[in-house]
Amino acid sequence: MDGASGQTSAPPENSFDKSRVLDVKPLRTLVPMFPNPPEAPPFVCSAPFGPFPSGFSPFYPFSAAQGAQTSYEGQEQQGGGFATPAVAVPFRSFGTSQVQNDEHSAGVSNGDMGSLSGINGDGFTTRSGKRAGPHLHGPKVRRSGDSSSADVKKSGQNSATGVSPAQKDDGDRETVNYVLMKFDAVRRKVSQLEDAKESSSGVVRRSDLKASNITLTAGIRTNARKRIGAVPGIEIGDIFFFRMELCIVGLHAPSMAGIDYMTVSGETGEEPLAVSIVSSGGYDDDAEDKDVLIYTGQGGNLGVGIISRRDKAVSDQKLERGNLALDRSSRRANEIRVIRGMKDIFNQMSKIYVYDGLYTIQEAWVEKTKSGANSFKYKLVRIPRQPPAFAVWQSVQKWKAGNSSRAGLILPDLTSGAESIPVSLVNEVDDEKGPSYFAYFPTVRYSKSFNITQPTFGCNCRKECAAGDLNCSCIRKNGGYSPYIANGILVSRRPMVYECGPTCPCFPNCKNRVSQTGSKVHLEVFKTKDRGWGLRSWDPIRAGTFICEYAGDVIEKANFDGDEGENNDYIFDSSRAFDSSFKWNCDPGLIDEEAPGDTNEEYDIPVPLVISSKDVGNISRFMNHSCNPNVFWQPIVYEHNAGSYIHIAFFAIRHIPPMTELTYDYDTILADGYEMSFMKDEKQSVCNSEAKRAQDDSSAFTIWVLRRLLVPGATFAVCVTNCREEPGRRNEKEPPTAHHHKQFRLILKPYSINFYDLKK
DNA sequence: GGCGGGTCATAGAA
DNA sequence: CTTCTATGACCCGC
Repeated sequence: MDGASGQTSAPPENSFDKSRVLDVKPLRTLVPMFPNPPEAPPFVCSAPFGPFPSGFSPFYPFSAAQGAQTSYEGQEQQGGGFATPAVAVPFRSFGTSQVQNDEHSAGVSNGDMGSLSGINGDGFTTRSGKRAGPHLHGPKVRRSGDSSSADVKKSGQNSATGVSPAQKDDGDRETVNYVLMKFDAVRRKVSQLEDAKESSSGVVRRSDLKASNITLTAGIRTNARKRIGAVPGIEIGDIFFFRMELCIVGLHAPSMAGIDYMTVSGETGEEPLAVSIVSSGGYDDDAEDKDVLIYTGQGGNLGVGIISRRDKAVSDQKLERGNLALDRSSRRANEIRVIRGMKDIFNQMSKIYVYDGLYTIQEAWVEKTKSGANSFKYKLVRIPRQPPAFAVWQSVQKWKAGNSSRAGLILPDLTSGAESIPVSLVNEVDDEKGPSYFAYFPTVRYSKSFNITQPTFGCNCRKECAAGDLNCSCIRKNGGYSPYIANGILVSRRPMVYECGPTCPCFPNCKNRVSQTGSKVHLEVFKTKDRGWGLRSWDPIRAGTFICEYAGDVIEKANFDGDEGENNDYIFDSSRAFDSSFKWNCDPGLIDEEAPGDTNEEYDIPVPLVISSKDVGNISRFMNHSCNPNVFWQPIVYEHNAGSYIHIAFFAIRHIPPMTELTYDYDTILADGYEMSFMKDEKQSVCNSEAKRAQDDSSAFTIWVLRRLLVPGATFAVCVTNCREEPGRRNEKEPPTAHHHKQFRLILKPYSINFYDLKK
């Protein structure tokens, strides 16, 4: 956020209360060890790979009510309220965020593989100081190109596509997420461009086909090598919104057919074996039991979609192709991946595909259909002890229908009707009855004096603003295109999104008001095992979906730098994110036709925006941190109350399965499973994206140190705010233990480290 | 105006 | 090259 430069007055540099840091005993001693390789080692933690048990979610950072949480009603309010005296903290902290690929719900390296090369300027040297203590955050230092992409590079990344030849054959979690993210970025862009064109009726718009064409041509795909059984990088419960998405990540190759198979050589020579099926309800498959699936063979013009083929009559299915493969598979009893197509509750026309894990065929028989033709039937039974996927969907359905009650439900709607969709409060972990008290309020509250932007003028549209209408000033401010595609999905991250506000004369249902219409998904505040309260959704969430706004009181930065920030776990601070550390948008080079560049994903907030949701807030105050998040934030501005105000809106980075914890990057340093912040108690600026690594004497963990910190004789304070056992790489069945950060908070006293001079 | 059925162009793999 | 498959967006009528 270069825009912050010089705009805030630096706090007094000498008022840093060192005792705050000093009174904590160092648990470990840093011993500098710099092998000083000619090139910086990959700035990435080598976390284990492979799928993790469902239910494990990113570890805990700084948020959410921790420690003494009392009953929902009983908690007295603490803290200094809205404006506490400023106690300036005269050092800065600087962070970078690490790719962590061991998290179930996230499992993506922010999707920026191979896309970063820049080094931040020193633009933040005039930034105001940061809080001390565990909330220490710094401007994010962008991962350098050779490091951020290390996950991909380790197997020889193709810099043009981000996918190496090896990864095209065999993927991993990062590659899968990368491919999916690229695909959807292209698809959103294609949709945006088509939305902007005159709606020529009759033209079939298939953004999915166009996007897959572009990404496949560019070589962006993975797991192209067909295989029986699990596909590396794809986890049970993963959701997809297009058949093409299944194809490009190697889960199910045919773009339309429901049965995927491959020829395998066995005792009896070569024979086809089924590797995956998609149950879409096209045939009358029985989907009652969560572990059993009766699947109908293909062909015979029996499917719902096929009967429209006028020229074809219904006929017997033949034992060939997919049917033959299923027949052979029933004898071999090989693992078959099952993808279940579900109706998308938000878009009746389309489907959501849920990867439900591995099944085997237990029975196969021939059955007469209503129309009298023979069809093949296969009974697939789910292999035991796999994480639930389809079963989760069924549970949610029952909760919604009221057929079964949500276990551990404390409150059906903690917003008391403030949101259009209720937000459940659930604790299945212990007997805590709820988070500490706060007043529910759905948006930000700006104090009267706080004038963050110049008032502007809304558009003059008479109805809904048209997607590409250059006469609409709101559309113009967004670069001539609607920032959202028709279904309300954000197309790209950008410095600022300009929405129509209450003062715009366009219809209230104008598509350019997405963040003002509230969450469309059924959210749930739940007690995590080890990270206090968290937020997740009963509904599947598509990439780019608006989730919620960060609500709370906007605090003047000067006030915030004092005690207010010190004792407040519920802070959103826009200046924490120094820049966008991941690339979510469509690479302009991928689309031929002139497309508006979405190259700039760095936010442009004129003044650091600090929002406290300690006393007043909404569900977003429960969203935990992850360095491998599935949600990002985006500033949005629109007019109301006679001014233009910035709102912080959260959007899904990728498709998020139901009941997966929602997390965003609070912007902190992570090093090998340890969440760290580095600060320097001198007023020198520290900025670099190059990293060096040090190890402590116990070799228990690795610390990455910014190269520019490594000035001989410099004094540092190192603040480790979250610790966790590094998950065993072999024993992946044991979920990583996420320790409560306060139990393990590791604050080293300002520590004299005699760093080697790396410039030699 | 929500639904279900019908229509159309079309993808990847065999 | 053709065939196979049935998707996904849209259209129409009830």
